Amino acid sequence: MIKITLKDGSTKEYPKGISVISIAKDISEGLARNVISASFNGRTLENSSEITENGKIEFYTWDDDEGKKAFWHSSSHVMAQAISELFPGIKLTIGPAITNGFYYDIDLEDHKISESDFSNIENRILEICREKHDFKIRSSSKKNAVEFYKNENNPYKLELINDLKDGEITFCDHSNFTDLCKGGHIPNTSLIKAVKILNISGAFWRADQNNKQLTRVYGISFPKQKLLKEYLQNIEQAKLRDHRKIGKNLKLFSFSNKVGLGLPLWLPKGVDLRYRLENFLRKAQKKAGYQMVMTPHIGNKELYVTSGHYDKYGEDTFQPIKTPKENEEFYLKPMNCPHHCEIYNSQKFSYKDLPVRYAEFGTVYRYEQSGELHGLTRVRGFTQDDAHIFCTEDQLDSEFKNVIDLTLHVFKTLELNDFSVQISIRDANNQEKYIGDTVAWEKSEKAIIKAVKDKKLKHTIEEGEAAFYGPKLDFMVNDALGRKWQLGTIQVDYNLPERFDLTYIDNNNQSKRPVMIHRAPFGSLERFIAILLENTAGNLPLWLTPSQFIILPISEKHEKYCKNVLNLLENNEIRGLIDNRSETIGRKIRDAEIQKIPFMIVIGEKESDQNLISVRSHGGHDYGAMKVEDFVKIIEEKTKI
RNA sequence: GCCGAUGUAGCUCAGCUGGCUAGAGCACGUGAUUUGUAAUCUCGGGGUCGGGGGUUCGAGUCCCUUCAUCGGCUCCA
Repeated sequence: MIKITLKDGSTKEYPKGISVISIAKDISEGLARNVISASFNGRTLENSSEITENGKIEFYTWDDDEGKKAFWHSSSHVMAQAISELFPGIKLTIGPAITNGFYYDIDLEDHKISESDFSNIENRILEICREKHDFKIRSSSKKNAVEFYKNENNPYKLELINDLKDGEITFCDHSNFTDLCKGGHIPNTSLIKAVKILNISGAFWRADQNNKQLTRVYGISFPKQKLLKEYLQNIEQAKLRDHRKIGKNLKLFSFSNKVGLGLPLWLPKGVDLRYRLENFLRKAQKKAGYQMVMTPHIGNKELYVTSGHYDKYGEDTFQPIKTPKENEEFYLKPMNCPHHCEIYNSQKFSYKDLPVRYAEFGTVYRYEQSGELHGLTRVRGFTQDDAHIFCTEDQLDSEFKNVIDLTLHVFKTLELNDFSVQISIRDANNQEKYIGDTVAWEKSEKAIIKAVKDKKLKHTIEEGEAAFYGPKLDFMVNDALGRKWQLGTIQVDYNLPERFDLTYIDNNNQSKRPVMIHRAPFGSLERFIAILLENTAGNLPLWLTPSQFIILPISEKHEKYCKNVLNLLENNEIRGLIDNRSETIGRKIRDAEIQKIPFMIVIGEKESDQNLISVRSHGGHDYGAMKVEDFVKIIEEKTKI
């Protein structure tokens, strides 16, 4: 007999060799009906897997992430089979489950797949699914595995096998299809009731641009047709929140090919929004002891040689700007830190002056490949809410935590509650990517991890994602379609102070190096506004929105009274406008709704006679008639930040 | 940059297998209307169909090329 511990901590005894599904059946019929995979002592298992030792079991259904993973991973096998049948001679590589669905990377050789093939692939997949083939996992010796893929003439699988140890290699069979696979499947293909091929794209073998480009086919599948329909509808809904669409409709920003790719043009309403965000942060930063600085958009080549940017990005950036006679070389600034280091160097600091905190809304320019550009979220020219803190090593911990607090304050005020925190450290195997010595890196990484742990922030650690000069702490937020974007960022840097020979005099009259913190709570105004628009569907917080109200006169007769109301509100620093067109009130309301203006003030005979205003909010809530003072109170209450 | 899709008026889109002077709604301009909680009516201007080249008696439609846009190129059997 073996002892099995369940999720709730209780234990049960079963005969050695009992299958996962039998245990599920023993617990309840309902569980047995819904379980699609399981894990045992952290290892992924299938329903048919037999258990031979004591341990902890966890069952997964479609409602668990792990269950979905097994479902989608299994689906990718079926898709691979369908595509192999329709396009003979192709070579399969990898096909994992992803956050939403699955993909398979395929070397298509001479074949080409395009959208017109999607329905054929889908139909074949569904056919296979209906045939109810069991997924069967079996071990294989390394020798046999190698032989199998030598016969198949598949160098990709051979490369994968090469990285695996003999004894841990398994295959998965279903129908007449075999794939190298570590397991985690649903019992059989018939559970898959709905499938959709979503798109195809190029993807490099092992994510390396120097390798051959494969064709990646993305798909998603569901145990019910209805779920697929809902999924597709959700995507359609999410597309309505696309910041590019909202930005255009609300006249916030635009792009022009004549100006250049990835170079946003800010329209008056967008600038209004930006200034409000900037001023909000200016105020918070002033309170936190920052001083504003300003630096030019270009810098001498020497500046970037010193900082290391030239070595790292010199070749792969905008080409230098040269003076006609002296032949001096300037670069558009990719970051503000070198300039800020030189501001620090413009005077001598005592330990009593530290920390010094320089902030700037600094516009920077970076070359991004044309295919990487994306609305306001990835551009070639953008403004960082940048600041650099120069402090002593003793001050590092508390300074870092203060920056975390400031960033959290920004996110909270803007109602971005759904974010994740990511610590990005070096890739220890690829040291050439970074500048500075190991000791400095280790110190920086430790400082960040300690601060995050002390602050009890739930976080992930990503190896190899650090900046070239130091590790960082990033605040990530999803866009409407669930793509992750880095917004706020905090970085610890021992390297630039060294390179720029930054010093301060300590209390023993000794020259010492300060530590530097780079930080930007928004990250960039562009990306932040983009994500804010997608998260709010364009319904910005009242304190931020360009127009807080619009006055809608019933007829021209009330023009004078409307102007009085406008003046009164403006005197209370509430901003808005009057819709003076000779349109019906229904029309004016509709247009105000489309412009997402938070409050509509309807004024007709009734209101002007009684010295009142009728208030309606965006979305149709009727506040009824009230005095202007009462409306002012409502707005003041709602704009407290 | 690479893979796939798309590109018709400021916006959203129609235009079948190539065949009259390229259409609609919204937006814009004009005139009328002065309106009570999500679209008042009238008339009008606006497009060398992304650019270039080709096939054809004839191209928005077919082919080539180029530019731009969208999705992806991070998720490791």
